[in-house]
Amino acid sequence: MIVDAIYKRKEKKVIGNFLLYNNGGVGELKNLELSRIFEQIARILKIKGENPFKIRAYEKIALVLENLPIDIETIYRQGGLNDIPGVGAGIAKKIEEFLATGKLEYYEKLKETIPSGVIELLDISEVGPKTAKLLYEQLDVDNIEKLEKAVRQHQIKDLPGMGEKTETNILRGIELYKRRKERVLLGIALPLAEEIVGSLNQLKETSKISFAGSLRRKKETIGDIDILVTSQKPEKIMKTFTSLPQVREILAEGPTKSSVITKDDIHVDVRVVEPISFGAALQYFTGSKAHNIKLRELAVRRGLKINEYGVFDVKNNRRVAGESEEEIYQILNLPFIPPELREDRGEIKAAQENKLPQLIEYSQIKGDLHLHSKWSDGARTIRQMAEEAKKMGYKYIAITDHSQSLKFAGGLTEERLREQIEEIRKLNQELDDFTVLTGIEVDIKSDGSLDYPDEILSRLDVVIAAIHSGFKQESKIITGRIVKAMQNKLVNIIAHPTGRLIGYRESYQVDIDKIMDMATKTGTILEINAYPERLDLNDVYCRMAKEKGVQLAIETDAHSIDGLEFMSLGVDVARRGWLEEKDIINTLPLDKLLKRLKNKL
DNA sequence: GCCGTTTTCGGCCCGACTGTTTTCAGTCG
Repeated sequence: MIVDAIYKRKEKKVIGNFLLYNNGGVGELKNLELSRIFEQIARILKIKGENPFKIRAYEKIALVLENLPIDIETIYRQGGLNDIPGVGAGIAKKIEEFLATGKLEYYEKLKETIPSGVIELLDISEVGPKTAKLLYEQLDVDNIEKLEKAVRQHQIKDLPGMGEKTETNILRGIELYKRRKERVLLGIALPLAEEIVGSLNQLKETSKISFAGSLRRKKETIGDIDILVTSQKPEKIMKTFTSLPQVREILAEGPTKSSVITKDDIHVDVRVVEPISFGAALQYFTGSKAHNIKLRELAVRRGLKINEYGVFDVKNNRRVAGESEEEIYQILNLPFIPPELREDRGEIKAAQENKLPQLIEYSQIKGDLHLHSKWSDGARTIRQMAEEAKKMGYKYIAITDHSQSLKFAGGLTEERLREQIEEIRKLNQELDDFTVLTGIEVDIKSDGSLDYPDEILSRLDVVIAAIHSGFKQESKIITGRIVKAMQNKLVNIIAHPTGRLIGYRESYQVDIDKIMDMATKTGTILEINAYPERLDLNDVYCRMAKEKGVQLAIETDAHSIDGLEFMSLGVDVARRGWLEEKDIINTLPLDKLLKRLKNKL
């Protein structure tokens, strides 16, 4: 079991069975909140010039908490804090204090020593902790505005270690900071990267090419696009790259690295590397940083050294691997670790024990169970959606339009729903080797009741329940609404369970731990909504679901033909959540799917 | 701060680039 892979260490005790633990708590997971605090502590300690390894310890635990697929409060109550990697006596005590009091004295005290504006200076590229401290102490710079003023008045160049050039660079850093957009959605960056890679790949001068970075790991948002190429003629590659129609501004153009800003404000880097180092460079630039650090630690213990040029024997500095990524993992006695898993979430240990999951693949998806048609707010007829889905190789779809109270979305009255059921029945008689399932996305109303009586719901193949109102209700209430829906034997799936819209709206105050426990208990399926702004459940929650034995469905929520293509994004999220074919119900053939839907626990 | 098939103390990933320096510190990925 994966929990073991992450937490169990030989000499320490094993955490109890999380599946049996029913969390009565309220509110969102404290994991993220704690993660932020430790991150801030690390930043403050950096400026204070503390022991760098102590700082790393805080950075590490921040990352671990962000990726933890289990509620930290649950772990704490079961006495398992010390089994989390990166948690020792000191941090355990701090977590405990925060969970008990909602505050951390150490952090509160620390915050008083450095103005928060000084910490923000670290967000300016070219300004690190040393510079921030210097600027604060010498020039009383305690926010970004003051920094800009100091630069423009040329107060900085006279400080020790600073110069004219430094001022120019800091100014550019400030410009970039101001212009910097939010991170880009995977659903935006991925097609763009594929376009660029496609264009460069058409050149005969290109031998190998791949994008790397968080994009290759399929993170839900990415900072910039990194592309690696091997070629005998780098100049040709770079020339083509910087003159692509997508490019708005060239930041740098050299033989090994070029950078541009695209018309939609996305930063793209292309690097040309030696063929013999392609695998090493790809591995290095794919990251994550935490994964790479773990890997190098592993290498050191074997007398090897990994860098972006290859794997080397420390004794004689001989190259032992580097042309392909597979080689690099192989030399460390590891199976290939898919990029989506490379987050230091226990994948290296799992690889060592040969317990890596057989990640779900797009080709295993047999249908899409959450689609809208013209009957409510979709753009296409049921037939059009069906024909397109069939072309994509699916065996079935479910039409799940909105229910009656969602008037602004053209929600169906009971009468209209009956008509739709009839239309689908007729359509199915004409379709060959393809089935349209009847369904609904029934609204969970503010009082927790469903938008239709059971009688009509019982006539449908797929009942998806979802929240579309009362987003701001307190945790207990909104969680209660979803729980009540799950307790209805006719509800198969909960759509977009947390309701977040990346970059626009926070998730509802839903107690996700409780939702999952209830899903396990009732056999309700949770959705991975593949819509680019949603990706809900996210990767960490997917993994949590797996831990708890909850099944999921990857669904696009498509309102048009184009929307059907989002399925691959949902698969990406599922892969990041360690999910396998058996965890996803729309990998089932039709007969088994129908059986699963009819037999709720 | 954490951590242990070399260790409960003394380690803790790796390299490039830049600018200000005459040998290196700071920043970044």
